[in-house]
Amino acid sequence: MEYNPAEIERKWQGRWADRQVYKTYNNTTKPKYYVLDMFPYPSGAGLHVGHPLGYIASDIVARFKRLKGFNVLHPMGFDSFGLPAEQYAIETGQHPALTTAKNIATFKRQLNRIGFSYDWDREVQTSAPDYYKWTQWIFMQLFNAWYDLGHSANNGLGKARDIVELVELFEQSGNVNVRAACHEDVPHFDAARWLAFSERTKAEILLKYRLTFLSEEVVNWCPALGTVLANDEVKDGRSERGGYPVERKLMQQWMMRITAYSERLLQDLETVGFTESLKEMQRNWIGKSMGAELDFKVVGQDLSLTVFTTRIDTTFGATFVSIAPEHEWIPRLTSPDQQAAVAEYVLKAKNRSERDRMADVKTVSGVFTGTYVINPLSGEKIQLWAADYVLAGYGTGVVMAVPSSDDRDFRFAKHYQLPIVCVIEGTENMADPTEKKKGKMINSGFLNGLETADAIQLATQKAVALGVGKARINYRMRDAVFSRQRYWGEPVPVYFKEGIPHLIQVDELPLILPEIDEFKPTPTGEPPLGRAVNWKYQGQYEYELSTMPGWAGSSWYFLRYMDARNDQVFADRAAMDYWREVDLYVGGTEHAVGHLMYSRFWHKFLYDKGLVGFPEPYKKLLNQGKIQGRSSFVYKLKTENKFISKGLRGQFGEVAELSAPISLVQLDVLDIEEYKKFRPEFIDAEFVLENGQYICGDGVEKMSKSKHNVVNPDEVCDEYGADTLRLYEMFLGPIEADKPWSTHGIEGVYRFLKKMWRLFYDEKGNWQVKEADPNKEEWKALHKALKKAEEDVEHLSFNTSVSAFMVCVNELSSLKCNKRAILADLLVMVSPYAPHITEELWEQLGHATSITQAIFPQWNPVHLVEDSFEYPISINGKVRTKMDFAADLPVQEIEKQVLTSPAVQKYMEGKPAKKVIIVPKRMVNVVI
RNA sequence: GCGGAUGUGGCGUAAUUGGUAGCCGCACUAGACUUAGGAUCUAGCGCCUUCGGGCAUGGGGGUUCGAGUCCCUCCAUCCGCACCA
Repeated sequence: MEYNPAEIERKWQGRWADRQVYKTYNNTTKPKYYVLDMFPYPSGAGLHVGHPLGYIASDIVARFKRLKGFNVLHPMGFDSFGLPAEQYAIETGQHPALTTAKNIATFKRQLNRIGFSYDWDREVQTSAPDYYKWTQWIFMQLFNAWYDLGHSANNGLGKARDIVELVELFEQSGNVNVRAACHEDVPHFDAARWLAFSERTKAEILLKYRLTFLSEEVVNWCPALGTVLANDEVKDGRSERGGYPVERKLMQQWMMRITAYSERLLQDLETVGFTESLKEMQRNWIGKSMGAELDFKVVGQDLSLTVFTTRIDTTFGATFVSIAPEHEWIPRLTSPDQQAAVAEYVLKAKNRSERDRMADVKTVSGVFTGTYVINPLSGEKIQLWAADYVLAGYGTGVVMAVPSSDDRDFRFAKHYQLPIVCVIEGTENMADPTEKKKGKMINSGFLNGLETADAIQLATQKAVALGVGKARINYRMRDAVFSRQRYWGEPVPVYFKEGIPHLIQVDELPLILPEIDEFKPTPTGEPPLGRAVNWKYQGQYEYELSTMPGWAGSSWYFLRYMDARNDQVFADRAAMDYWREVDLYVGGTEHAVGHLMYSRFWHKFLYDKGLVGFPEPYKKLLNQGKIQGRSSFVYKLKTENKFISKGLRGQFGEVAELSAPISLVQLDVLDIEEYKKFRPEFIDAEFVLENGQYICGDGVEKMSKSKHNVVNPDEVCDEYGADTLRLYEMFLGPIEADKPWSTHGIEGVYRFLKKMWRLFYDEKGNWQVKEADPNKEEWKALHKALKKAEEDVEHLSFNTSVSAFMVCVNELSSLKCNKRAILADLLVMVSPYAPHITEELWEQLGHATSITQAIFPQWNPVHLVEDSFEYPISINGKVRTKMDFAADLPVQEIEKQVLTSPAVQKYMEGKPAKKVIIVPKRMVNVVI
């Protein structure tokens, strides 16, 4: 009987399903372990071999933890709302729900084939009404909340509170004493005025405080997709999906006040197990900078411009002020004679797309407004310029320009010949004074002689004393746009009454996505939901027509798995208190500033509301690397219908590189006949061979259809079986590393499985397991591997644990060991990696019908202790000989034996030993 | 420009975290068993060598009895952010 993966895997996958082996219960006394994969978007292309990399790793951890006696939550689901299904619907008219259902079925079939131990009873789909009901519910909680920045709440970091409490505060004393995260333009009012406001005004004011709010914002508008996008969905001025140009546009949008949580999102990074580089990405995205605000009085007007700076110490070097061209005060700040020039410049800057503006950051442009402002510390009268290097959206949109210590200000001043005053000692004679940014202050009045840090402190104090400034912290992170003018997303549970948004009733959830005839915007430019017939709240009020973005559903799904079928609450509090944080979260870095940021934000909100009992959702994050495609190339002469083998290029003239489907290439050798079938136009082509074969070139590229290099896991399962695929993907290298897919090494792990099989069956297929007691050598081979494999899984070093299995099987093979006691433990050890073959052999061993049910709790092998060690003996750092010592020999005794050994004395040449260094279980070094 | 990481045989990688560098696998070489092998088994496999040994972890320097590992410096590659004041 040969190892036959196809038969074994079919058998066991069937049994696992029938017996519901992987069903997980919330009510056990076992300790819990929650291991989660980032759920996939079910694309039409199905899985390729890159997807399962992380899933295999998490499945190994899940199975391993079950062996160790944990109650393991290891679920899977689908992030099934999103753009591709909708784009496909626009092109083909097919309903996104249908394509999505079809794609999910394909994904599930492929996942099950690999043998993952998911509890499918807990599956979630973000596009299912019984799921998005709760996404809508969380939206409503956000709408009904405001953020109290308070002095004492949550250690001074503030927390979200119910909007009703805000109304109470307003009724008591207006908003003067309320410290809340809100729009800056809320006017002050006292209790009497609040009570006197109309209901409408009250609603408008409250909207400016809510954690999700409607607002006129400059947003990323993508005309090709017909929707707005969040900042993290825009890369280099183009949409991440599809790569279409993105414009800036002022639109009314639903926003999420993630900025209220900036400081907490930043600080709590210290408490989570993310990699340093990923934390750094999030820190950059939050972009905290500590600095100061400073007011520059406008000459001849009763008006001040506030700038934000991190270098208030250099204020004496501020020789002009720059203002963003989009700034709303520009008309007021322009002198009559500069009116025309400024207007022209502002218009030009506006029409320049975001992308153009980024493309030439080196080009300097700006225009003098004709207005002067007063430097508040030096009293100097300086020019005010409009310049597009100043961003309207960051800080105050106004910058004090210090050409002597800021690179951009320096370029600008050079270009327009504006004055430059050096304020740091040693920069006076430098061609580019901005290269030295810190040092003793000069030319700076009361700051002269101070070092940078002290100067910042004193300058800030002085500004406060003069009433012209204050210390200020700025964050780069913006509030997140929450509207998408698309169909295939969660409807926003809001209707409009006289232009004011109102929530629908909780018992009216879910607000079902209505059917529409076409998935395009309406002729009047409204979102697709505008097409829904008779879709009105209580038959008369307009619903919100935009839908939620893709990240809404994925921002809380990890909680739903804990109690996936609950129709009373989003998840039962007791279930969440049992499962708590995700112990291990596995996924790619592409979600570093999107999903991982938004879900932390929502989670913290739920925490503030007392709905969950822990402030961070993920304990440890493992970023698996990407598997790139390995493309194969053939080389065709440009002038002839002739293909040249890789090694012979250059002997025939210029060649063109064509990609060849990797299915037609085995170990770099091209199947010429199949290639001709694939490209019939080359049916008569001549192939110049080397050693009788056509050798292809290769290169590493992203896996994609157009490059003919996609490898489907089904193909690998067909040829080698799921266990080989699982082992091989783990064996490929460290899980975090990016690596090209290559089948070059897959034979190795396949051989390993066959070799393991042969420990149980002889060549003729006879069962050959013996009951005899294993000898010491056999135990040692096994326990070495057990120890290593166990440590490696704990450290998520899967490649080295696979190596340990291979060593073990090699050793047992050469010892001809087929003793039951050894083989049983070997199976247990390998089972998380190759569950099918191990269960099959385990069943044959006759101990149980299922490893998962029978033996987990008692797997706690006692590692065999080494009873003697071989020490290399080095003299002055050079290894000269080796000696054996009993394991429990005291170091003094080792030292004595070493020094009296003839072999050592030979090298010591009669000199006395200065010292003897004994590294236990390692080596002995004698220094003379 | 700023930030993060990485650099070891022909290739993918390993090294008990400062202790004999190269585990495991691929590829390759030789042999065995075979009608056959893209099956299996055995042996070899960093480089040089006068067979004593010598040299090797991107380059150079340092700390140490001892450095792939720690420190300094230069070089190269990958990733992230980028007019953020």
